[in-house]
Amino acid sequence: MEIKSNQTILSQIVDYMKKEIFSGRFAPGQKIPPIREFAVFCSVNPNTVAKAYQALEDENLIYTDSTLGKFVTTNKLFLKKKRDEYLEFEMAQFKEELKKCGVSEEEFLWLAKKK
Amino acid sequence: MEIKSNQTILSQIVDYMKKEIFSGRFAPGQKIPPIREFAVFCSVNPNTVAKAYQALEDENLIYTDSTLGKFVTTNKLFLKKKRDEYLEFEMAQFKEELKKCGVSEEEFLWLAKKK
DNA sequence: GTGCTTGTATTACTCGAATAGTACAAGTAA
DNA sequence: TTACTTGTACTATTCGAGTAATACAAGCAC
Repeated sequence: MEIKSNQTILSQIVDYMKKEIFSGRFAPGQKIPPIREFAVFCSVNPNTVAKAYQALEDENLIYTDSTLGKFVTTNKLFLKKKRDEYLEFEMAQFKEELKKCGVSEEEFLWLAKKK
Repeated sequence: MEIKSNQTILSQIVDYMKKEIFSGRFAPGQKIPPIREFAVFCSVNPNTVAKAYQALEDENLIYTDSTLGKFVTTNKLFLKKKRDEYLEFEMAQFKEELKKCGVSEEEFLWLAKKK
């Protein structure tokens, strides 16, 4: 997990975790790494990880089973909905950004297909 | 121009200017806003704008004609090349990010087409 | 029970991005 | 010449993200 300096560490961790969850690498019901452990993993302060986990919990992507730890929500339908929303939002936003470069719908699709 | 809090102001200004240039809203040879003026426009410190302009100059996207100000490079071919590189890089990076969500090439294209 | 793991909370501190303020150099334009 | 606009440079300061360190509560496992 690489940390970029032009984005806050917090937002990068949140984003990383979402990808882990949406991809299924962290499956529904699965325990996610304890705060302290994950902090070591990405060489970051536990407080920052705690904040990121809190943000994920606020979105109901994870829940706390104290004192066992934190787990990915078991509601697969909900997860699928969240994933769809996330992907749609990211795509719309990205498309919007490229359009600011003068990219048309056609050029966008051409770029998307290009290997 | 909206400033987001999860990215540095500097990187956002650089990105904004690139889009203005690549889209042609700031045409080749055209004078770009003076540092102080642009700082007011986006409610930011002149020093930050100066750094952003410097970054753009380091990439040869703009040049300084002291003491008239700063101008978009007149080399249209170079600009086109830079634009292509930028778009290709952004697209590749974005695709890579979505793949981390478990998005396949097919799903990616489906999302890209979706209105 | 005892010890360990977990989350949660709090305080103080660091560090770097961003700001504030100012000054200077150089060329334009009147 | 004179006033103005531009970029450039520098120092000091603020502000907030991130860190460091520690403590506590609660439940699990032995």
